[in-house]
Parts: sequence; C-alpha cells; structure tokens
Amino acid sequence: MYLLLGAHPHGAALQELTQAGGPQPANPEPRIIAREDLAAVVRRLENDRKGGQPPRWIWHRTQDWYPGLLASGVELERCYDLTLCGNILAFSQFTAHTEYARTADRTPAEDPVLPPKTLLPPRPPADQGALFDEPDTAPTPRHTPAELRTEYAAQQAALAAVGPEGNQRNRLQLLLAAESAAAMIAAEMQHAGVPWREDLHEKILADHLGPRPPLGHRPARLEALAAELRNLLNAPALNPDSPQDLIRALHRNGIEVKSTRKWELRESGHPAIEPLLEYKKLSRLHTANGWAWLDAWVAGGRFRPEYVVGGVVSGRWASRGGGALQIPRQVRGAVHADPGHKLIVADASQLEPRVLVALAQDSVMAEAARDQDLYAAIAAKGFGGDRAKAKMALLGAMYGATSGEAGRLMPQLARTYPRAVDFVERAARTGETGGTVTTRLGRSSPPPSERWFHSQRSTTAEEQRRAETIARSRGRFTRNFVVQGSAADWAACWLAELRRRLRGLRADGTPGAELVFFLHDEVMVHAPVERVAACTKAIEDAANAAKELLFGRIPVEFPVSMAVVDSYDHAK
DNA sequence: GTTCGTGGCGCG
DNA sequence: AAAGCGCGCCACGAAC
Repeated sequence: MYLLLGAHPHGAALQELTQAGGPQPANPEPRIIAREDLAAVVRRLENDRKGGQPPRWIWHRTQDWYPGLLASGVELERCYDLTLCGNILAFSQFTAHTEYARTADRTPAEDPVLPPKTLLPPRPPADQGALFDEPDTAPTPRHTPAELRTEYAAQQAALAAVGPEGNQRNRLQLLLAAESAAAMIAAEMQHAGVPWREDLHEKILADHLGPRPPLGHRPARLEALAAELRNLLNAPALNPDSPQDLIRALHRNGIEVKSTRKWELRESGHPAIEPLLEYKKLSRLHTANGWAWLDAWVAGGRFRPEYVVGGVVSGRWASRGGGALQIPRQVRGAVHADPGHKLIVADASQLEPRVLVALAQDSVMAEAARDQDLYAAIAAKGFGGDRAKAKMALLGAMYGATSGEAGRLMPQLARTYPRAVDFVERAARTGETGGTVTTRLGRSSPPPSERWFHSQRSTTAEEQRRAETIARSRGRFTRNFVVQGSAADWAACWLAELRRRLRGLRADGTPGAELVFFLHDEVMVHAPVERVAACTKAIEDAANAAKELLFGRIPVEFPVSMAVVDSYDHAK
C-alpha cells in the first residue's frame, strides 16, 4: 500500500495509491486529517498491514513529517522521500536520457538538497491579509496529494526508463530505498539522541581547562598559557587567538613561519612553541566543545544533532548544529551508556579501499581484501611489508596525490595493482575533461562548475596553466567521488539493513536497542545488555547484506570491527 | 550594525 | 614529513 501524505491548512491530506507503478488514487478525494488527529491516524494505518506489508509513506520531505510523528510516539517502517529521490534521479547518469533528468533544474543549489522539479515553485499565500488576521494558521499547503502524485509518477517513470543492462534499474531503485530509509534513520537518531553524561563532560573540561569561567572570560588554564606566551614572545598585548597578531609576534622573535598551522610551528625549536601548541589545543576544546557547547546541545542526558541526509554530493551525510560528525576524541569519554545498557561501536574497517577493489574488480587486490588487514596484505605483496607505505600509497591513489611520498609510491602501486589504479585514474580523466562519474548504485557527480567551463575558453599561456590546475582539481574530486560515494552507497544499505534487523528485535514490544549515531563508516547502537549479542549479530549480518546488495557474491570481505563498551572513548 | 571570507582544526 | 578527498564550526577581521 502506498500512502501520499500532503500538506493541508488543517493538518494533512492523505491519499492512497492503488499500486506502486500505476499512481492512480484509490480514493479520488484526499482525506483531510486535522493536525491533532494525525499521529493517531498514521499509527492506525501503519499497523493495519493489509496483505502483511506496512504502507510506504510518500512525502515531500521526511524532515517535514517524521520528527513530529516520532515525538508523538509513532514509528514507521518505510517511506519514499520525494526530495532526496528526485535529487538523485535528476542527476544520475542512469536516468540521464529520461525526460525527468532533461527537464531537471541543473543550477547549483544554495541548499544542498534540490527540491524535486515538479514541486519547485512555492505558491504565494492565497490571501496575504490572512497572515496578519490569523497568525496561528499553517502556511498555504505547497504540496497537495495531486502534486505529490505527479512528482512520484514522474520519478517512477524515470526509474522505469532505466534499461536492465548492468542491473542499473535495480541498483538505482535500491539507492532510492536506502536514501529514504536513511532519512528516517536520521530523524530517529535525532529523536533518540546520543547518550551524553554532562557530569563526565564537565569533569573533562575541568581537568584540562580549570573551573568554568564567567561568561566571556578565558578559562584559567588558557589565561595562564596566554600570559606565558606574552612573556616568552615579549609581546605584552598578544592575543593568541588572532593569527595575524600571533604571526607578527613570532616573526619578531625570529620564528620564520608562513602560517600558524601546527605542523609548521613544530619545525621551530623556540621555547614558545610548546605552550603555543598547548594553547591552540585547549582553545579548540574550549570553543568547539566547551561549556557553551554543552549548554547549547546537550539536554536531558542526550546530544541531539540534526543530520542532513544528502548533504554531501557524494551521498555522505552532513550535520547541522553541534558538530555532530566531528566529536573529538578528547570528549568521547562523555558518551556513556545508560545503566543496564552498552554502547556497541561498529566500524567498517578500511571501507574505501575495499570498495575500490570491488568497483575495479581487481582480483589481485581482492586477495589482499580477503585479509582482515588489507593494508598489511598489500604491504606484504608490493611494499616489502611496510604497512604505513602501503596505506599511504592506497590513500594517495584514492585522493589523487601527486607529490610527496604518496606521489612517489604511485608507480609502485600501479605495477602490482594495475586494475585498481586504472579505475581511479579513469575517474580522474573523466572529471578533468568535464565528464560525470557515477557511484555503484547510481549517484552521479555534479556537472563542472562555472569556473571550469570558463577556464576551458582560456587563450593565453598563463590562463591555460590555470585551466589545467582547475581541471586537475576536478579530476581529484571525481577520482575520490566514485570511491567515497560508493562507500556511502554501501553505508546507506548497511544502515537500512541494520535498522530492519533492530526493528525485528523489538517487535515483541520489549524495550530494544537503538541506533544512536552514524559517521560515514561507523555506527553506534545503544542496547540493553541482554540484547548486545543479538545486536552485534545484526550489525554483522547487515554488513554482509550490504555487500551483496551492492556487488553480489564477490570474494572481497567487508569486515566490521566492533567494541562493546560503556564509554565511547574505550572503542578503538 | 551584520555578512562573508579566511585560517585553523576537528572528524571520516 | 606534511600532500591529496569530503565535511562543520570557531574566532577574527575586512567588507558591506
């Protein structure tokens, strides 16, 4: 059963579709549901399960509906996010020949997520005066069931037009399902929150920085270091937070650095360098994850960031608020399981190189990828057992290193693994010449920038050199895009499969395990101790399922390393 | 006054 | 030792 959930001034407008492919409404007139009844109605429809399957909820954006439903205690099984799926279909090479992609708005959006094309123009309010007369009235509905149906039909038509070759239609369909599931998971994780012990966080801050300072003041430890720096650098008014101020003071003391980056500062043996690096480290803790951060982002023992699915062109998630995807190691001790619970921290080991092996079908590298430690296996084969070298070479190949040690190692890597290296090289050439590359499941890179097109028309030698720089930069982007993006495809399937299994575990109604955090190739599950074993199995099974969904049965392992801990800082 | 670009650094 | 991908956030300081 497919249910369209559209906006309506009174709450929502609901319409049932007779079948997936034929988007004909079962009820010609949408059912209007008052805002206060919505959660109850949705819950009833979700549990109705005609034919065993729960409905698939089709809506403009998961973020518009699902957080409110979760707040009312309603969890849903599946949805179709028209915005996220429309964005994929508008750009995918698999659908490039379709009407949908041809007429899509290709202007780079301010918003990372493009609205689907048929939903684009927000209609002006019918009556401007009403805004003032009835300030509590909901805004004019922008997406009626009819509009949603039109958009859904357009997207399904685009999908149906994908040829069967290379299994492209199935892959794209899988990506749309995984992306929609990801949108639900993001909302659910925000709803659940990361278990965060404020007392432990405050202890970390006090240990490093001293007691909490009055508003607008430096903590004691930072103030002391600043005083020491002013003294050592003979700069009584120095503000170490100002790079300009700082670099002038360093120069006056004969420390000839071009920037204040820490790797450059470490070169100098001046006695001021050590306290300066210490200052920078602690200052970072204070400003990024200090008391102000705690006040702003942690409440009721949970950290609740907003995740932005589709926020990165490669398909990775972004986040808004609280720097959720950059929780520094320093404060991970504050992430702590509730009594009677454990944190299961699972990490897909060396995901990107393994994805590269599978993409390139490099059977020689696949041998190394059957090993738990892929880098060590590669080192044994071509780098005289030097694991660090092997790792640097492989990362360099995926990132497009040209100089330095990584650059020098490239020929060595190419000799042993020509297929894998050739795969990323081809992606780079495609990008340099303005082409598009595509992930395993069909997410394509955006078209070249204005700057790239403009540079193509260069005439002078100087302009041509700049054009080459711009082209190489895009080559590095597309080179990395295929690997990072396909890894994101894998991770989305992993998450969706894991979510399904965790839902199964709590189907009996007992309190279950919750997905509480996701970071590119890592998930965190907060589970009652008696559920830990079932959860670790679910995580493993989900990883295997993701591999098969993407690549079928291939002789490449995607091992998951897991830690069952009370505290996040004990993982890894 | 606010907005925006930059340098720096955290994460993968 | 320090280059090569993707992000978000902070403080600063110039531009508006």
